[in-house]
Amino acid sequence: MNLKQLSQLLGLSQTTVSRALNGYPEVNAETRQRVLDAVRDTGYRPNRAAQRLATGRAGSIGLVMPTADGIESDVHFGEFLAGLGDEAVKHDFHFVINPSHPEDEVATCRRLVASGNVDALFLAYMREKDPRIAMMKSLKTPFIVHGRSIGIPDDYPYLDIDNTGAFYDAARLLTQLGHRRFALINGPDYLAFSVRRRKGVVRALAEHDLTLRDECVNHAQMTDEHGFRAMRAFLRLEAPPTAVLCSSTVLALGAVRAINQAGLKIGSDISLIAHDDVLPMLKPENFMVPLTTTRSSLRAAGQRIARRLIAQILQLETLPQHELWKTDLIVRASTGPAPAER
Amino acid sequence: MNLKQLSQLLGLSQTTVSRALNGYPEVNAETRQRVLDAVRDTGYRPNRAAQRLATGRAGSIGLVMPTADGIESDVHFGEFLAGLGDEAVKHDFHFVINPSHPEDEVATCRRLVASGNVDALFLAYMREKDPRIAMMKSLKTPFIVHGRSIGIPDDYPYLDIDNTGAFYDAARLLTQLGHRRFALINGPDYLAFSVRRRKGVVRALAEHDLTLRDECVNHAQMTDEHGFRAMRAFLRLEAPPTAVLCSSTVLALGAVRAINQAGLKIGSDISLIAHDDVLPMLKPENFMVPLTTTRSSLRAAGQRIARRLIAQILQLETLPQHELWKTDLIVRASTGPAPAER
DNA sequence: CCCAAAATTCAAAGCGCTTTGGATTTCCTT
DNA sequence: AAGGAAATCCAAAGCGCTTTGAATTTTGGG
Repeated sequence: MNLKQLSQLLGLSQTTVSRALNGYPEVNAETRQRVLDAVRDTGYRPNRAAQRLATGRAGSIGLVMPTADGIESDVHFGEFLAGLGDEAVKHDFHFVINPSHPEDEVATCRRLVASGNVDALFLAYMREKDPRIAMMKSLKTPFIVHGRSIGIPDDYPYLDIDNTGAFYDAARLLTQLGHRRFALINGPDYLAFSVRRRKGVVRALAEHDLTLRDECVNHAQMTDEHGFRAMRAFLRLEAPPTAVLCSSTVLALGAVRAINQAGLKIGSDISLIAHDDVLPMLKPENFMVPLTTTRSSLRAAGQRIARRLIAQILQLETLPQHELWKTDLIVRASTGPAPAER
Repeated sequence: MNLKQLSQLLGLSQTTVSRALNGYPEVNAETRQRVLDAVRDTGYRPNRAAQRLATGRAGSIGLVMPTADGIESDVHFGEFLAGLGDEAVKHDFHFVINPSHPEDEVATCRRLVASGNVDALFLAYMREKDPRIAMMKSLKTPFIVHGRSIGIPDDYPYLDIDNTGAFYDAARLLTQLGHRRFALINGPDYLAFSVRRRKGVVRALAEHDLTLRDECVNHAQMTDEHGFRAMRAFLRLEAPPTAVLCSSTVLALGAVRAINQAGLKIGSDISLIAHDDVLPMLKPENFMVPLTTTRSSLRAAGQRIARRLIAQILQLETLPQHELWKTDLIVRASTGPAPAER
């Protein structure tokens, strides 16, 4: 069943039927109802390829998945994608997922856009002075950045969480609890969010004339293993930290293991705050000692970004260009007063 | 730059250029080279929407993501998707990702196929007597199942791992090591792979006249938390198991925590074998006590399935309809002889 | 050197939808 | 009841590609 058949069935022209379906005003209410009824009865579905060809819109949003053969995939990506999907499906949008080596990002993005098979691009894993932004601005294809770059003007559409603020708040709480020796288990150092989180911690410490020692900062992929190793290294220091911040609950997982192994008690010997992306796989409240966290749902961010991207493509509504989400600081049992100095 | 312009530039007809590009035999080698050169120079890219319309192929494979709003997403899904993506991108295939409540699966699949926007469907999270299979067989759209159902003839295309065999092998090793009391921390009981894994264990035990007690089997979503709870419950039993099998390294994570908390030593007090989907986030060799595993790469399965699906759509090559992958049993430190009875 | 067969190339007809530019009706106002 | 605006509806022209059916050029054997 196609448009032609449907219109013949109704004794109308394709034009009218098409307009009735797409909500154009110049069609009689009664006629429209007739068309809608026929659609329901026949189960007619417009052919997307034809629609795309006719409108010039691809009906899909492109994303570069930094996970080419041999490169580890990231749990956080899957969760974010679920959010994108929740929203995209409502508008019958596809994804064109393009795996790429992190180093080919710029070229991959350009190719994806040039292919004409995407209406918009989604950018993530922002770095300092990320070259993709200038590149995308030079093209006319809409895009949104998840996160923000650093060191270049922020006159591009983005959605980010207040990383600096989150880690400032977390560190501040710990200073108020009397902690003096801090450590940070962070994401990769080339990613902008890592830089901001570190800055947040440094700022909070500075207010108490404290500093974050270099040997108390670890940058790595956010996996269980790296969390464990980093924490173990910290605990072997001359003066080990009593307050530790983690950029992910996945990292915290490893960190907790190292702490337990060292025979220390979380919440008394050592306090821990992690950033929680609300991964269903790993809930901070279910840790042996429930984790104090800075929380912001990655999935919600995905939904919102898809919403904005699609709105821009279809020019439905005008949504804000810049969004900076505050995180919630949720106190659980993993934070407590600093242990007495010995 | 479109086909028309390109062909004018070359002084050829659209027909010839199109054929040259699509590898048809009836075109002069020299002419073809000229076309290819021109493509390189001009950066011409065929419009996918037009191709799709003309060929009637959608250029995309559909998948239902069992993760509608409010339902937890599954880590394993992301890893599998990465595999699909690795392969799909080579042929410029999209995904149409359709979130759905697990209960709507059948309807969602049907709708996805009826929309005509996918050339093939991918089915996963198989259940016993899964109704989706009969439904898909009644349609003409190609599909592949990841996993296998139970209780219905297996005359449909699938790729599965030998779950029964994997858990049989694992349990057998443990019996050989002298273990007598077993436990199984499994996936959801309505999923076919869980049923098979359990069967594998039961079979191995039967050979030594051992049984798997009901209170020593746990079925749940494969998250850290459930692993922890299940293990904790087992350890509180009158006669706790000395050999435990886990359906995922994610579950093992929680299980290990419970064991540590109970003050027991892995590999001596209690032996543990987990199934390893090769999630980059969580490597069994990096556990505090490296984990003995049954291994099969989920990502590789994704790649293979995409390959088969695409081959079938394009009718490139004939790949086997049924594949049953053996798993590797990799022995590490988490398994050891059964402790002496006290 | 001629002619049929093989090798190349081409013109044109769709694929199913949107949209432009008009045509036709209907509705008001005077 | 006439005239013009508003409301509806329609025919036809694409969108850019593939493919059918036929035309044209080459090639090879007699």
